[in-house]
Amino acid sequence: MALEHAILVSLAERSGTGYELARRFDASIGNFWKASHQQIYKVLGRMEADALVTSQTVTQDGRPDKKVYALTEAGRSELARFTTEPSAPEPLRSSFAVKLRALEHGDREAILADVRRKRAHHAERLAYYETSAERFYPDPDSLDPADVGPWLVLRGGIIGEQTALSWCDEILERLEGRAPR
Amino acid sequence: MALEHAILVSLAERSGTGYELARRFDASIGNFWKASHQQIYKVLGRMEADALVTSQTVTQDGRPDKKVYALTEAGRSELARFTTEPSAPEPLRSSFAVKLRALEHGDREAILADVRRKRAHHAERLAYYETSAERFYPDPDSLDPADVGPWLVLRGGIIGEQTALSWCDEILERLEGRAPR
DNA sequence: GGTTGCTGTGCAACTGGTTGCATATGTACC
DNA sequence: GGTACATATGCAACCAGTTGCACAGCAACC
Repeated sequence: MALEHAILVSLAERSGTGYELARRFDASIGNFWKASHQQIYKVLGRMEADALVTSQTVTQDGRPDKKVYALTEAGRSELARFTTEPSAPEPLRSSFAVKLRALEHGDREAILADVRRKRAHHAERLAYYETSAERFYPDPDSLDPADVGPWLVLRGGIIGEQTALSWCDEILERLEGRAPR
Repeated sequence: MALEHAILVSLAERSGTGYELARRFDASIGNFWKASHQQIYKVLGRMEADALVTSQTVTQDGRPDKKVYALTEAGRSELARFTTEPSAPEPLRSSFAVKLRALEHGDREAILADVRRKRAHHAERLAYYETSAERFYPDPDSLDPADVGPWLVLRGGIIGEQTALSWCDEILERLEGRAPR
């Protein structure tokens, strides 16, 4: 039932089709909640049956028809209700940490390569987040109230990626016996 | 198939029963991989069928019989093989971030309460990790080689919790318009 | 005498999410 | 002419993990 809430938030910000939602889940929303298009269509179907959203079919020429989804009143109040419930502590699952812990039982070089790969990945994410921050929120001290939530989430992404990067550096320093970069 | 590898790591460090594994997953291993005892028993059964582990039944008096699991050679080499495969980027899922993003569509006070709850949670985890670090690895500059992996994982936990804490503080500062604490 | 909690193993039903496949049309590139 | 990619929606089979329940004995506390 968790993707449901992510979709509610996304549709509260702007109505859209399943396809558009899938793209948002590859970008902004996807920074903290991943979902495949199959899963999105499935959940949208259920949400429509539950009257949380309504759809309107739009015929297009040159392109397939599309169904634009929008929140209903019930959807809006479900979203509001969701914000009042205490969030369960996220069960963290890191197969990278499992692998790192297995350092003495596995292939040290392969693990090091994985750390470097992970480092590059986080550096890329960080750059992406920082670019987004500059582009969409150039002046964080005077944000539009509607942007405060999204901005704080982006901030979380930025400091999270910085930390992941530092962790990788710490690991490399320890295992390669030198300061990285 | 992911819990499987976490169990392999845990059994590589020390043989044990399903019950013991469940407790380890509440503590050390559980810092980065959560699992219920039901799930552990289920996977252990499959792993035994796949010959990755063997079990030996030990009768006890005053207590129920137990089955002590140990890695087989196949289990050891599967663990080694696992370390050579590149880890998939962890699909991050944060319902807290979803909620925060919904700030303008939900109950601001309830969300703030949630941030404070989350802050307290991370403060507790951080204290726990720091205590563990001091107790088990008082001298990180001269670690037993077998401890390097676990220590680096613990370091990741520590800086991750510090970051989560800072994020909560940043949110509170922004939303309450004052310095937290 | 009754409740709670620890040790210990496990099944059954369910849910959320993944993987693979299917279909249809237009545009851009080689 | 063929390949690849974007738009657009969806089904079916599968898998991992959750929730709820069951059984069984001992120890500690009130």
